[in-house]
Amino acid sequence: MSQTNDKSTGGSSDRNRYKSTLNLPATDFPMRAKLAENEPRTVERWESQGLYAEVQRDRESATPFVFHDGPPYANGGIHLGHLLNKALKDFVVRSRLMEGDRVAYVPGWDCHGLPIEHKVMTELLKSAEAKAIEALPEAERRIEIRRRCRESAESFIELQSRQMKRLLTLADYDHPYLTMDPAYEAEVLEVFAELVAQGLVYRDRKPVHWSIANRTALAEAELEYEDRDDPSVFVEFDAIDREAVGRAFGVEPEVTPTFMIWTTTPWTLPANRAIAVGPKLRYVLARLDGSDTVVAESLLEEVAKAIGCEAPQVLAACDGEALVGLRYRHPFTSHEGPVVPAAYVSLEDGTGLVHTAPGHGREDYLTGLAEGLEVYCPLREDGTFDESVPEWLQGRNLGEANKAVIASLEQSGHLAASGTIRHSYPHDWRSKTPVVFRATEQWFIGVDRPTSRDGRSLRASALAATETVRFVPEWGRNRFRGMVESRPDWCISRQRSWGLPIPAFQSPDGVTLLTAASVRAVAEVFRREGSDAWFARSAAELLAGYDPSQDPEAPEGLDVAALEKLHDIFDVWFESGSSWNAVLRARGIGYPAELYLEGSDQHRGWFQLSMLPALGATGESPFRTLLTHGFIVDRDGRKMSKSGGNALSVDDLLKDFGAEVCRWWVSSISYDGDVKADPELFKVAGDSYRKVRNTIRFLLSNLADAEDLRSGVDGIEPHSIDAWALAETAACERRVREAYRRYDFKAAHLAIHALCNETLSAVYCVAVKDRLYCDRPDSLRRRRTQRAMREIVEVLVRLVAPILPHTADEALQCLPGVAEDASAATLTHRDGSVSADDAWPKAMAMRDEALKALEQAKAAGIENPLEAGVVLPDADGSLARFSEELADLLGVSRVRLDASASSISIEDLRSEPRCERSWKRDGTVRERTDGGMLSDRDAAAVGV
RNA sequence: GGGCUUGUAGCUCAGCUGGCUAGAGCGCACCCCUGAUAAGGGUGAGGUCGAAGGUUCGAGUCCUUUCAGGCCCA
Repeated sequence: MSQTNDKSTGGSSDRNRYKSTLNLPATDFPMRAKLAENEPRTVERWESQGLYAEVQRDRESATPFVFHDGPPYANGGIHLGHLLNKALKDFVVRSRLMEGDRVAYVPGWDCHGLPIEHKVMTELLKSAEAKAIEALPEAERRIEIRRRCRESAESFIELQSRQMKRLLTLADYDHPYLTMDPAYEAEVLEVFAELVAQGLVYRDRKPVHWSIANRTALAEAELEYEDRDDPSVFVEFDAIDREAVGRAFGVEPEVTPTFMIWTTTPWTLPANRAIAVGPKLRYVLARLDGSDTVVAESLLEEVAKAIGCEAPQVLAACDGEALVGLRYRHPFTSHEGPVVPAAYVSLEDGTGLVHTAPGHGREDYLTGLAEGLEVYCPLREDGTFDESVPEWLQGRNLGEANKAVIASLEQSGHLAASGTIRHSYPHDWRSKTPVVFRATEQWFIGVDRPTSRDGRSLRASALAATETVRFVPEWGRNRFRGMVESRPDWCISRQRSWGLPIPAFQSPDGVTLLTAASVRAVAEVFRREGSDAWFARSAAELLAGYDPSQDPEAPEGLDVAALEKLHDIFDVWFESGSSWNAVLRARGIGYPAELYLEGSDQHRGWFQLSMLPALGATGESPFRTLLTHGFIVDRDGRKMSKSGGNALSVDDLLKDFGAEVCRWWVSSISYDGDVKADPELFKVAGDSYRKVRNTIRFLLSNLADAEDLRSGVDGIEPHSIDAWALAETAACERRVREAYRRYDFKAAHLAIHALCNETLSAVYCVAVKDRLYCDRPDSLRRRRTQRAMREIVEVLVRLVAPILPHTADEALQCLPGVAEDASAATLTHRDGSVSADDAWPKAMAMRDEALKALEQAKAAGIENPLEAGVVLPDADGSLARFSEELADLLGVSRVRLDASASSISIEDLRSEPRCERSWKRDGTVRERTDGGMLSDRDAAAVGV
């Protein structure tokens, strides 16, 4: 660097002699966003302005767009998945608001359930109060536990609420819906009452997923699959009738044959009630290791290998059908069971004969139902065996039972082989302990029972609805359908404290009271007092509003005074699955919702479990569109988890990048599949955000002296570069609005970025710099550009606002004539357009060519485009109309059109004088009265 | 193990019903500007379209298999 560049004798000060006469950019919109620092102030401003309420008031009479927010669980802080989900929701809400719709965004939380209760109990057990609480009477103890659970939920709701606001989401945080609120609980019971009225609710003894650690039934959604080692045993069951087996195979056995089964849960053998075979499968009677045994033909080799028999000898074969009805003797109980047919028996593994315990498996249960087998479950809720099993098993837990059973089988000679197998097995998501199937008395919603409304089952209605609902992405339809087709009846009861009680009563003689009217009576009590009333009040008090004589469904001779309360609570999914009623209908927002938007795990979760109650209670799907997004994975595509050590913290991201960059990132990704997240990717989003920001800044900075620009864009000539930029902006606007409408935020993001980066920053802004800086401030040409820029920034602010609401507000507030506390959320799109000349694409193509030619001219020493002139071929004369704009468009000193030229040529202007003010060599530069070398335009601008 | 799903330049993505030497932006390299300056502009180099078979005159685009992921389930 020269030491003398600031001396008045040096060339560089002459260079700046006219700088003070230029109209240089000026704006309060800073280049550096300082998002992490400034966003919280925006959040506070929105809050103190009551922005959400204001917008709602504004749109009171507008077309409603019914959006419904699914409730996250009130446990822990938010993670990247929440950020993704909430940002997408906010894009929807804000882009619909920009279209002029009325859009409510009522955030909600799922408050009840095992995870909270589990955590509260764990903490309690560590504290000194545990004993005191344990000593309380049952009802009081439950109320105390529930009080603590409520406090825990409240604290997390507060935390998450604060975090979600920090993401710049515009929602009704002053009036969220909480599944533990009395009014919400009452509305859940209203839904339940309607399902009862439709005849869909029943109580039955059925095997359900059972958590021994937490002593409760679990929903599918409360399971996690983990690898686990289990025993793998081959067991022989002795046939009772040697000859009957012989007849089935058409031979005369020398010894009594056995049936070979395989299981990984030896502890379920005491509950064995049958052996299932595939009626269409082929079975053989084979000599294996000294005994004659029945196994599936195609599995013989494998079984022989497993039990260490080198040369199995096939004696005869038959179809499974022929085996049905044969009987066997249980190896260590007095039970004798039948061979039964079952369609699900496969030849994938095992022996082709399936040990069937209706009390311990869903398929076993169904087989039992078809074959009239006993639903026998000797396992108590604590995971130990009851008195009905052989003495050596009584009181044992599962691990002990496995060992004891294997030892017993070995001793009695029924164990053909035993080993260990590693397989994936369901675990309780809270305690991380393996779950078992255990038959218990539970409440169910039957998916195949006919409704009293129209005789259709929930499954049939749901499948029909699946065809009419819109799925984004479309493949969600298949996935959803498959899940509806295969789902079992919904077990809605849980045996815990922290939840909404199922309002069922029982008389001393075992008759159950649960009718639509009785449920509604309790609902009114809950509405007034909350569901603690279930524990605080007597059955008679809870049913004070219930008159059995007015209830045709009431059991005969019911004595309300003698009733006792039952103690099950609802599956939390039933509560969140009733939100369409408790929120959308109860608050008058509208029903059904236009859109539900959650992670794709909710196809089986909230989506399905909202649809089923809604179809049961109203006959209508609660949503018209289902949008799902994928899950966050790390840079290598691996699942992101705290335990995996690859999780990114939302707080860190907000601190390092700000919410807007995070939102800009969300808008850039393909949300339908896995979403890769990595600090590097947020950096990329940050760069791209800065490009948009600086483009907006440049536009704003040239409007400083244009406060009274009110003429809009009327009359802007089609051949002006301004018309071109306006038309490009309008085209972008159409694309972006259309993309928002399709929830294709990525397309919106790309189009916005392309407009800022390519159309504006690289072409338009560069081209108009000269006139903005050097023209007389009030020249028509300069004012025209300012009018265009004002319009463009107005459009741009509206386009980015759904994704970048903070930046949009900042920009808006820096526009001349706009209030300091304005919010883009109150704006709507404007209509209007400017038409540009049809030949613009040709001019732009010519520009690309000219830039390449200029690059090549560097070899001849022309390094700065202002040292060059360009001759453009223009055979058809179509470029002539742009002659005023071409030099600025190419960034050169001047352009000449030549009808006879066939290619672009570059003129070296270095020997010509250069205007000291604009640095152009436009051919009019000469010495002026002030002694400066100026072009005509610049001389006029400075008045010499 | 089953259902659904993803895999195109270093990164994020376009590539409709199969048809010119596979496109864009970012990043990168080189250059310009220093009057958008912790900014701005230009040019350019990058790809066996996860892999292997197959159908076809022709496949990133259709079929089969396979590898590596993701969600849900057994």
